[in-house]
Amino acid sequence: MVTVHDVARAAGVSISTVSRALASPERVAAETRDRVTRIATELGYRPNQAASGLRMGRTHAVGLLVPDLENPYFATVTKAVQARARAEGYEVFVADSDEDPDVEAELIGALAARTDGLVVASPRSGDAELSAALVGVTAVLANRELAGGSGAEPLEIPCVSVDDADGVAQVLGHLYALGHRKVGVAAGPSSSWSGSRRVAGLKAAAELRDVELVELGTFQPYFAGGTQAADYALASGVTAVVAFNDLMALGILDRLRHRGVDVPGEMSVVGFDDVQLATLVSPALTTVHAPLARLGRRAVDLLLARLRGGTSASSQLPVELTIRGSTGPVPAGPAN
Amino acid sequence: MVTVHDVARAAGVSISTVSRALASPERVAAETRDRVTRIATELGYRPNQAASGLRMGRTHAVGLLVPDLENPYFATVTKAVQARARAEGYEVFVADSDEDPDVEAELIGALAARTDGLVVASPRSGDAELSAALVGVTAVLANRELAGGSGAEPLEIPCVSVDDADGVAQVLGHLYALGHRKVGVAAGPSSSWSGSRRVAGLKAAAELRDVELVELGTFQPYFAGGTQAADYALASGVTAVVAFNDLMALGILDRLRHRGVDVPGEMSVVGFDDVQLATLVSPALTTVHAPLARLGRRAVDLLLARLRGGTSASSQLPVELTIRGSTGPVPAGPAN
DNA sequence: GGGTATGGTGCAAACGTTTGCAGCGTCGCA
DNA sequence: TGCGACGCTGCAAACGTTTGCACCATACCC
Repeated sequence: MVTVHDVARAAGVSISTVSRALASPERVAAETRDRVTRIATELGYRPNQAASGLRMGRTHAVGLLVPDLENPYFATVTKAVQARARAEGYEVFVADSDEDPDVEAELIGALAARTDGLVVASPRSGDAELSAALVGVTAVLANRELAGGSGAEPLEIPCVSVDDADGVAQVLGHLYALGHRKVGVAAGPSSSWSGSRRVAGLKAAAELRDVELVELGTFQPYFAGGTQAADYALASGVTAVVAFNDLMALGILDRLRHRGVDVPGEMSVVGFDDVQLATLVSPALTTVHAPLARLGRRAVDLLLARLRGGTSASSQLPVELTIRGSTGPVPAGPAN
Repeated sequence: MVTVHDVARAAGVSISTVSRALASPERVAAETRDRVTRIATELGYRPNQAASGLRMGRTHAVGLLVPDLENPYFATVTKAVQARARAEGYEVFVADSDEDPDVEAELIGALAARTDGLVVASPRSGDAELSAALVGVTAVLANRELAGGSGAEPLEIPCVSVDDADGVAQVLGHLYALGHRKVGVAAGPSSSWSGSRRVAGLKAAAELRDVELVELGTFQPYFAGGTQAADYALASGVTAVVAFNDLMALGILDRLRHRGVDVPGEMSVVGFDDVQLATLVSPALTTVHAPLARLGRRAVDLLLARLRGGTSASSQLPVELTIRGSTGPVPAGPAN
């Protein structure tokens, strides 16, 4: 490994000069600077990040914790976080908790020890555990609000999320306009903060419109959860079903097709998030478009603002209902 | 930030003892050890990884470079790499080159400076650039072979890949058995090493079987590339088309449906990789199952073996043709 | 020409950890 | 009782970098 000492010796200067020539070029004579930089590249000098991090107290690395990298939702968020962080001169540690709350706390600790700050996306832990794990780490949450800490420290953690309430309100309005008066909701796991918000929003919107909302149950937020939910929907006599997210909605579509139910002729299906996949199936999925890349970028921006000493407030991103082929007018006869 | 000094003071011992109590418990008296560990957790002590990394010369972090995190192929690989590395006590820096060879080289440098080693998945750079970027870094390649370095150093870089030749041979055998004698191939970008291997393998297999192979062209390895390729396929009079990967195959399926072509009635379509998505479309995609999670784990194993001073050889993982609904017997009449 | 800015460079300390070496006390054995 | 051994602990150096401070030379002003 080639260090500043090697470069300094080769260039006939002190290590201070080498360091300055590379870090703050205006502070060293042009001739010296050129010689040093030339020799540095010749020797293939790469500053030791550990040493730099130790001295400066900052690693220029951030951590990202997601529940599941294979979920296209988080894949998009991860990609955006990585890109933005990199543009700002930060590298990104990525960790996947596999949806396990215990692993989550452990990973937060591990990441916090080697980074300047964390983006924690859609944590599955309870409030207490999450607060405990986040003590002393600068973090930004995605899709999760966390009130002030329980102990002495205030624990002010900004949160970036999408406007779930508005999204589901748009969904219900759309279905209402199509004539649907009995709508099923396939909720995500109860541990999901967004999930609770969406269900609550749906209830409020349904009450406003005088639509009967049938809670089909809570299901895994994956394709498999959707296949399960579809049968509940058929049994309940609803004419439309709103899924917690797109993956579930796709599972519902698949199961309905297998059971010979026409979408949207006999049943309308709506998702949430608008992952790329939603456009690739047929019929294409009507869903709420959530700006996931923006979500990731915003999270990084908030985090870096904090790291740079600034303060940063939570923010909520607007959503937009995207109508595709999976929703249509309520069937003429009774649904079942 | 709480350091060993704080713990030492609180426990009434020296920092050496604190360090030893936590790192090598058998070297310190039981009573002292318990007191130290208790106080350490009480104070919320977290060893500074930068300092440790500096002293030990090891960061216990590895880097993973992929062309596109949103590609489900790499999402699966990333998840597996992350899980395996974590199980072995390593954290993972993830970087996304966005398919850009120049960015790739830059990212390799950035990651190498802060990690013990790299997994570089499906690099898009040319051999020369890649070799240059990898000088002095311990790395493992996925889906890419790289011969000995050009300069003085041998640059022995192990590679883990799937058995592309066997995969496409199985595909061609399958199509042959179904009666197909004129098969189109929608190749990936020419910069793709796997892509070249697959095309070469197809050619060899086609020659063996006396099947006419029509090269439809090279396309982007995404859904959009597939929609483009589908029209070429229809124009060429083939009865089956083999895509570079599943994403392209899905694009082909979609385009064929829009053009009213029945699959597999009028055209058979085969993919490669077997991403989860391949089972979610209808008809489900016949494809070559590549053990992506194993690929990721294997890559980490090879890398860690090197880091631990051992040596590690390239390895090739077996594949298996998975027949689903998108392939069928050749149509009775002429294809066009 | 003497004094003072000023730009360029070097010295040395510090970041927090690990670890070789040495010291100290205790115990066992003769 | 004396001596060696051993278990436990502390001291201090080292990892590679950054940076405040000091130093030197040159240039400039009066």
